[in-house]
Amino acid sequence: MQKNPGQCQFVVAMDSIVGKWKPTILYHLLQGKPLRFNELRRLLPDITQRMLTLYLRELEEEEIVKRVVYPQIPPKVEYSITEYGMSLSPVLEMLHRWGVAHIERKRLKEAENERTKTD
Amino acid sequence: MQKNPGQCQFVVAMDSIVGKWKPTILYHLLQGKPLRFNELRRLLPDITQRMLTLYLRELEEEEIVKRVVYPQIPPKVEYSITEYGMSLSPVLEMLHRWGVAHIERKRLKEAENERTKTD
DNA sequence: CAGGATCCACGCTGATACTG
DNA sequence: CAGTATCAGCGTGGATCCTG
Repeated sequence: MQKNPGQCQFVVAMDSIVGKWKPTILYHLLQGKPLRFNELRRLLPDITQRMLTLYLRELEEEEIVKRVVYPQIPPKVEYSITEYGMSLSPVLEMLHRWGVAHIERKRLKEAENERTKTD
Repeated sequence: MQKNPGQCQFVVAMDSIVGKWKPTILYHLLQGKPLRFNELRRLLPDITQRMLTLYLRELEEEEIVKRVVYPQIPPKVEYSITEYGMSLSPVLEMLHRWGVAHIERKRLKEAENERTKTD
């Protein structure tokens, strides 16, 4: 993206995580159980078929997600996290923890503001 | 963003990191030294004044970055990372490390493909 | 020097309809 | 069931000009 001489490569990692629905998709797949296309749709009620497909393809291309097609009628396709994809788990968990702390901090600040305002 | 029952809060953390230039801005500020507006511009040659301002305001609002105005002519404004902002450092570093590994992995894969292709 | 204001382009995402 | 194709909207970021 930018030409930083070898430094800040968070951008690369973030490309694998960022996208309106990517984190949620990864979250569910990281539970370990392979999920069918429509199972994922049910878990992400607001995603469109199109976007789910696009994201899964992206993740598949990066070998973060594995796609297995069962040649049968009706078709069955299962998505699962790859071993390599598992390496994202601690990263996402860290982001998660920071996010939770950040929310809590904001909450405290706002409560504080309420208190001093009524003085 | 999405209504996940208390789980996956990476999204929150990512809002503090994501944005075309945010990682780079944070990277430079995390070096520790306060930087003036135009110093940052020089460090991010391709960013527009507008976007630098917008991102800095966002980061300031989240208390990740501190903005100090020296009332003088010509004006001088210094931006620095807050102590709270420092808590992002390990998170970004982890993303960076994953990114580097991811690039290396891709490189190896491509080299492998070249090799088997010419067989 | 450090911005603010305005206008504009493009890419991501969504909605909808169709298919092997 | 698991997609693909096409069209449309909107938000993020860019370009440019102006100012205390």
